Amino acid sequence: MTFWLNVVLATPAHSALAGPLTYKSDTEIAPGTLLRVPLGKREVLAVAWENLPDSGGLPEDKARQISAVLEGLSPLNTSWRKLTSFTAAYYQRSPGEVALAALPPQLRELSTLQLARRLKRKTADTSSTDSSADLPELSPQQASVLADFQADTRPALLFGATGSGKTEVYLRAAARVLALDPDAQVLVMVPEINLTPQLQSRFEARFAHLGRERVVALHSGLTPAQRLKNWLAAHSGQARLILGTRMAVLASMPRLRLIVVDEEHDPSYKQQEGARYSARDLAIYRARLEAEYAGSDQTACRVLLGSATPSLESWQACKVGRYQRLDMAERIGSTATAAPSDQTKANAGLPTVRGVDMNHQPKRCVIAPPLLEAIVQRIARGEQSLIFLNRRGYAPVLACHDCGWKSECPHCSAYRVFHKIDRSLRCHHCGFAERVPHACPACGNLDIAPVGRGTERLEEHLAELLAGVTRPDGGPVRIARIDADTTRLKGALEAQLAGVHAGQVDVLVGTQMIAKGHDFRHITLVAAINPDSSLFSSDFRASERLFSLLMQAAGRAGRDAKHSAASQMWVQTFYPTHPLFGALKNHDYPAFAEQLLEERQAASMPPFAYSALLRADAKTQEIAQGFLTAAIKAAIDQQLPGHAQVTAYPAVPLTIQRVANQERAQMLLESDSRVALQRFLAAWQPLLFETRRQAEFKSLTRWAIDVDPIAI
DNA sequence: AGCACGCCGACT
DNA sequence: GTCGGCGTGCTC
Repeated sequence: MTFWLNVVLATPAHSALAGPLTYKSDTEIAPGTLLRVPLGKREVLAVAWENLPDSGGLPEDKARQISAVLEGLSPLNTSWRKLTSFTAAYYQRSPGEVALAALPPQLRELSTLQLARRLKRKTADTSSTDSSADLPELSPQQASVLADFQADTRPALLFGATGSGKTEVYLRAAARVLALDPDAQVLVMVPEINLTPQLQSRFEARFAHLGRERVVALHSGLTPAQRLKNWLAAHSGQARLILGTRMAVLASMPRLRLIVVDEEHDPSYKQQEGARYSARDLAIYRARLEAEYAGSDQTACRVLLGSATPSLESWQACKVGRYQRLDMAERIGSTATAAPSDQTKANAGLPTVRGVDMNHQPKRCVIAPPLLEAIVQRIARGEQSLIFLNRRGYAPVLACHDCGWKSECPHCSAYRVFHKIDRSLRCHHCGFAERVPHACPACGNLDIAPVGRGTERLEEHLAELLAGVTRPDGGPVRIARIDADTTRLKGALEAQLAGVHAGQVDVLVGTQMIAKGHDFRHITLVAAINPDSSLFSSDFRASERLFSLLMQAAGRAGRDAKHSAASQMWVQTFYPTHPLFGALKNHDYPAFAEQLLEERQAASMPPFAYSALLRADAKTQEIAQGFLTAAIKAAIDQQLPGHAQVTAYPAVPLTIQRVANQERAQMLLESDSRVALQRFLAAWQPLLFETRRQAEFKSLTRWAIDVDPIAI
């Protein structure tokens, strides 16, 4: 007897291979079963998608027999397949591409025999019943937030400042779900796992009583073997709590009952390659699916988003009642949420924000005298300061004062950054690096000098400024720098952070890497040296990102209660009257969000409109833009469904126009209707392939659709 | 995407 | 005489 089935595999979304492919089998195969199937000369991993009554129109002799079933793995369930199909359709990719990308890569290489061996390695289950290890007491606010969360069914947004105790709420919500149902699973997502080792150990410690291998991590930093092992633990249901980055939202978790998305506004939840999905948005969708397919005796799957500076999308969803808003208001010192008499209490633990008007400071000064004075005071008191500059290297440009030569990258439309430490000029976009020339390559002049400053130079500058200053114990000031350059080696970040925690550093200089997540106990001063560049960016989301970055940076200061009263956040700016800084001073996210939402609504921009980008890379800007223009022209000529409700803007070069000798261009599409935009994109896809095949666009390097882009 | 086949330039 | 350049075409 022959059984027919459709399978999905890692085929690109073009030609005849876009959709599911038809195979036959001697035995009946349940949808979701993992298979190996022949494709041309090779044998590839595939997922059984649906059973067919016959060959489905395919000439019977063209269909081939499946090679093998991956024994010992239960089929991927319906909600996972639905999630995969939805993701593929929404982000304009093939289902197979999404499905296979969501599976651990090692599954593709392993033979069925190797896998069977791997599955046999059962881990001893040593769960104990003692779960009552001394839990921290909940604040009344945490308790009431938890009660409100449990009383609702909508996705919830936990809005609370750094240090207001959000993590404890996550832990309790997770603990409750896990206690209620002995098979329930919880997914906790974080933006970047290596930035939050503290969070991981906290979860592991709290749920240690569940037994070994019950808390697993899923992120790209794992070795292929670990990733397979942890994925299998999630898929089999053995893992009860999965802590992961965006990729984890697509993992197989058959009994998922709660999804936590920490720092839900963080841009790293948006995948930037392949299927460009938003893990936060998919979390919302997945929870709905899980509840739908859980059956009637199951409690539904909930989502808990958390942030001190929520995305405008989530904030707006709360305003219209789609999401439940949970406030940890006590630390949010906005006048809107706290009466003036509560102000002191409301701002407890949050630093005082001090703006420095750089127009009234000595010309060309890097660190304003009052800020320097404040840093010196901290040193005298034995406290730590954190100086934040979002630019690594010594200087962003090297220039010749004689002929005007600048350290341009030969492959990109960007300057190469001067790194003094190894005397190199490095392009941060394509990686091209050279030794610094001794003289100007253009005119031979020896007078070539760095322009502007990065963290390396700031560190050096601070060392000069603080050379005469001594610590309370009489020793010299200790300055450290943390950025992508100092943490390249594995374990370097952890080691450096440990040094800061141990009090071996007085002044810490770094990029946004240190603004996120770390819980520094003894820092009482945080300073942003030069945040102005984001204020007037062409990307309308730049100010939103700056605000959240500054709020997060501010959250680094004064987390230790005994210092919190005196802690400060300093911001140097040439635009002290910019409303962003006003809101920052009051730690008033709601006011800032309100103002942005008004602007967005007036201009019909997200979250009041839906957008997509068509991106193209080619040897020349003409070809890249030409492709975009030809593609949209074809769509309008053919009156594609939805086109009347979609606005297409002219093709433009990206801000950094050329990277690694590729000219980059994009075209923005916008619509008031998500459905119309979706219909249009789906119909457009084949036209895009057709346009690509035209002789003049043969040399196009690549193109991609980005639905709901986060940067424009 | 892989992996063939296929038809033109410098080498063991 | 072959090794190998990447253009074109196919894979249930």
